[in-house]
Amino acid sequence: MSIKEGSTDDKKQRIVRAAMKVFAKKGFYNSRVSEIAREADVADGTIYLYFKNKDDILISLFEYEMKKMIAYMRKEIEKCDGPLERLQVFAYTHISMITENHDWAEVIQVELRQSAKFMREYVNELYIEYLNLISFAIKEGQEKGIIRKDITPGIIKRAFVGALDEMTRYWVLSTRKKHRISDAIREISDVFIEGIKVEKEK
Amino acid sequence: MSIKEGSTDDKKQRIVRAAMKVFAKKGFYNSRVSEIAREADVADGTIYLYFKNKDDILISLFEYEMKKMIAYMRKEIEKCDGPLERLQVFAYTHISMITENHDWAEVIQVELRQSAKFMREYVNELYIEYLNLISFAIKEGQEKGIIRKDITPGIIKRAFVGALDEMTRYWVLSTRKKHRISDAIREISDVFIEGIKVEKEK
Amino acid sequence: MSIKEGSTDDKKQRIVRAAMKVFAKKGFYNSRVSEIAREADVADGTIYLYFKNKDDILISLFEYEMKKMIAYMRKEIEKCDGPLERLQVFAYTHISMITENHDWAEVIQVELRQSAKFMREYVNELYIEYLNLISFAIKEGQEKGIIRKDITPGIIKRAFVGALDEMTRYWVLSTRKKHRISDAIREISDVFIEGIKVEKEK
Amino acid sequence: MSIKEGSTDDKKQRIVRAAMKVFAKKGFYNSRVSEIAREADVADGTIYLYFKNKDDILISLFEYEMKKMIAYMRKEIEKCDGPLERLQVFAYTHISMITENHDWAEVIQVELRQSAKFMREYVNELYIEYLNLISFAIKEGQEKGIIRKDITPGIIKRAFVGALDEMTRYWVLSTRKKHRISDAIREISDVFIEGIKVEKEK
DNA sequence: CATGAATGAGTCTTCATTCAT
DNA sequence: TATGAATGAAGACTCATTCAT
Repeated sequence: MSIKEGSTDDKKQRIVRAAMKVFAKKGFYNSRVSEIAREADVADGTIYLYFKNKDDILISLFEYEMKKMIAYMRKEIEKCDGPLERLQVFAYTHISMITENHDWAEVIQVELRQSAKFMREYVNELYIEYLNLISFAIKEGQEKGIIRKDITPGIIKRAFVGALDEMTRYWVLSTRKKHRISDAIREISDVFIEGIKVEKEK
Repeated sequence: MSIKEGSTDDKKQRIVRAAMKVFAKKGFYNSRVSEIAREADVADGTIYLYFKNKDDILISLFEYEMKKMIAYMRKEIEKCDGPLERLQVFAYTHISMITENHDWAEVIQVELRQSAKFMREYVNELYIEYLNLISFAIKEGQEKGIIRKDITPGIIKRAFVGALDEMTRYWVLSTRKKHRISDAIREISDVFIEGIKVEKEK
Repeated sequence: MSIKEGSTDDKKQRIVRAAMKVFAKKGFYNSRVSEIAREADVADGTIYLYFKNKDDILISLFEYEMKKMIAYMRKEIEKCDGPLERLQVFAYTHISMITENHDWAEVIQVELRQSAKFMREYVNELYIEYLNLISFAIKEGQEKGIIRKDITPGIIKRAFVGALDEMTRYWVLSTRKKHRISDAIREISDVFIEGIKVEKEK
Repeated sequence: MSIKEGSTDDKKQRIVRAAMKVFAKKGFYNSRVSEIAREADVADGTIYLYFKNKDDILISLFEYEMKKMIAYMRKEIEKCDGPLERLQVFAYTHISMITENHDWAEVIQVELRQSAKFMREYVNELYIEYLNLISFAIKEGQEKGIIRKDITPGIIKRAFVGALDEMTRYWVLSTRKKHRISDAIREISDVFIEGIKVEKEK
């Protein structure tokens, strides 16, 4: 039975991975369920044994990948000492996770936005949980007197991730990359940190 | 004849505006051409006198609105004195233009991203032109010695607008607004400016 | 007023001629009324001042051209002396009229057949009148003892024209013409005449 | 599995047969795919599992029926002794195949012509193969000294079939049949044979 | 669990025809 | 008469989903 479970999970995984590939290439609305099935090497009908419908595939895909991202990010952040270092590590890890998996990058950059529409109801708690890894660091910094008290973590966490994402989006979509993504990330997190930290001389 | 011209333009406008409303509410792929027609109070077929197909409506919509945004933004920025003020004004103007027109906000936040897919080829020159209003200001600041020389305008322009947009997106999508958008914008542009300007004491 | 009449007829003619050109090129169902209008250099709506609908254009076109064909054919046949010569002249004239006007050839070869469908009711009296020019000649030949009495004019008139038309159709449609059409016509009418005439030696 | 195979073929057959019926009644362009589906007792979409599009149905229909015609005709002709008898048998068999299946008669008489348009590229090899059954007989007759040497098989094969078809067309379309079709066929093939055979007395 | 043939609701788009000017 | 912008009915085709095997 454990074998069966394993094979079942396997199949669900395979479908999710196939969906990621297909969604990334064609976009959610231009992807066909049958294409995902072919990519996953299962029959069309099989998909409906594991997912309620096409939307459900996308949502599952998000949850699956976001959980992985959160877990990995949490681990990386915990390694760091100070809050500022944490922000820096967040930026690097975020970008490396996203750029290392091109398909996931496409999906999160494009489909996540779009699907905000059909996922209206679906409160993206995982995304918030992910973002909160930033606000925790900021709050910690404020408590330790390293980060300005007049900074609102709930605002800056979004600004930070938005800045990183816009950069990644450009990097993902553009064919001729002008800037090395790692240089860009360093620069952006540097500006942010510079902008939020308490002035030493004062 | 001027009346006719007027009414013709009127009709195209009306369709664009109707499309904006419908796309904003349902998203591009969930919008029906017939819905746009009804909203614009024209027959379904009339739309195809002015647009090649559904995609063309979306593209026209972008171009039309982006041109308006660029023109207005340019005017506002030129009013300012220093580069830093320009960045601040950019932020405020950007957000006010976007939030004042909820439908446009939805479209630019969601559909623009999504359509990056089908507009792959369609190099979004207007968007770049818009972003360059930021990099001009940054370059100016660097020349005047107000902004750090090690800042790359092409990177920071994206980071800046990405930060603003992520904030707006949250604001647009969330039903219960925790933060006043103007406060958020002030804070974000403040962090950016703080992060890129030359330290006075040094 | 005569001028106006003239110009009116002119316009109707122009439309008919344009329709012939367009139908010939694209076929009836793949022709657009607007295309005919453009070709005739009139507005779309103008066509409906002269014709009830698209079908009516085709019917008018037939009647107009068939009348011309009948009149000309009658004149040519009357020039001849004997019935057998008349059949020969019919063949030559038929083919030359058709092949001289490629568009008309296309229309009569293809659209006439097709439209048998939608012209079900429309008894093609003109076509019969045209065919009867053959049966008259055959009857005349039978009366004069030149053509076999066991030949049924109503059958052979169709066989004759069918043979000629199939040949023309091939000639019209094929790009590389194997046979000179005039040679083919001579051979076909020769076989027919040989087949229907009374054996001299008996 | 043989059952499945059978039922699959069955379904494609059923659609072809339904299409023949509908095309015959309404003509290709006035037939609705949904009508064919209803007639075949399948869902609209099912048709597209077996055919690329509406045109493809027509082409498949032709190929399917022409192959049957060729096979049957070949068999019938091979039974005969002399070339002249073969021509006679061709005529009878041609007409009986066509008139026995009214729908097919309509389709081949009307749609085949019309579609010459959209099948421009589609070289009708099967039709040529069918016609060549005539020219083989003619050539054979020439070799045996029964048929005049100055006859061109490539021309007369078309003349012959054209004569037969025009007769059938009339017979198919006319409501009150003046002539028994078999009588007409006998007369036509008699005229042709008389016209092409070598004069005995000479 | 797995399949994939079958379904049929749903939509973009075309184009003959109309009618206000 | 002439125009051509506007109409809207109509239809080919797609594809998510089901269900008998």
